[in-house]
Amino acid sequence: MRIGQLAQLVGVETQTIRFYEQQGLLPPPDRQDNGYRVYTEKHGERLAFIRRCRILGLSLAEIHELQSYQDDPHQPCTAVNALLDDHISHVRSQITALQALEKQLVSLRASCNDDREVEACGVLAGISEGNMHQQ
Amino acid sequence: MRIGQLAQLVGVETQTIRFYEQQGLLPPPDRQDNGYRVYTEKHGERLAFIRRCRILGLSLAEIHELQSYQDDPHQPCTAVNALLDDHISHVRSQITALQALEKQLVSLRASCNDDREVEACGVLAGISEGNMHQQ
DNA sequence: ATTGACCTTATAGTAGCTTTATAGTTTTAA
DNA sequence: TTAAAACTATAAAGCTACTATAAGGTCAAT
Repeated sequence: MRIGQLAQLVGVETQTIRFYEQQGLLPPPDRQDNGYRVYTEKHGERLAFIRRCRILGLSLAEIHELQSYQDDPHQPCTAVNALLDDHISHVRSQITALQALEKQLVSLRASCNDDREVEACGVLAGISEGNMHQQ
Repeated sequence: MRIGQLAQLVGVETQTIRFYEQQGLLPPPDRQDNGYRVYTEKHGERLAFIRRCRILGLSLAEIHELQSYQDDPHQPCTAVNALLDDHISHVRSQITALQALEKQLVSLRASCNDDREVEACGVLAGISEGNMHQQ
């Protein structure tokens, strides 16, 4: 299987595959005589794993960590669960922060309507005056 | 006022101030004979404005846009409000996406406990099997 | 023989800084 | 007075996770 086929199979761009290889997330495949990369099913599975992790919002470093656990399958999976727990609490704090931000933005927006000049704009005044909650 | 004092006043690093200047967000200040930048209160206000916008999650490009409106204060402020509306809906869709992600992560986490080996880890199996909701 | 589709590497661009390197200036303490 | 500490300057690289571009080699079909 060449790089283009693998890319289409998993739904990524060829450059992304080369990038993962360069980052050490995907093992370097064998090469044909002409230098073309040749992939096996194992590569396909590994690439799909990476992509699913990315969809879950894991960083490449975290994926790397997960792979290192997979390479040593007889240790307890405590660290895997801890990694996920950390990620969940990270996502939750992002949500909390964004909700607070939304509230702030909505109240800022409410301080103006469209019938004013920039000079009298409630939104710009609101930002400029700096009566904002910290963080 | 020199760059270090301004930085301390507003709570940013000196490099950030130079960076904003380079990006055209902060007007180039006068220089002393030795080349040191000399800032006025206007610079302080402008920098504080930038920082508040950043806290609100606006991009440097959006801040630039807001500044261009401020520089022409007699047009209607429709565009300012539109920019904020766009930003609010952007934040809202981020929240929605993160909430869906959280749900997915929590259900994945529920498929394992800490008393297994990596080989039998429900979390890793869940990711590998790929029974994930798209997007 | 040449077009088109595929592959290769290397390099730069994205956002918003932060870090590092190297060097000149000013202030302060010995 | 001098030497160290603290400040300033510029330029360039690093961060994340790719994406895009450039310049070129390979292969099948026309």
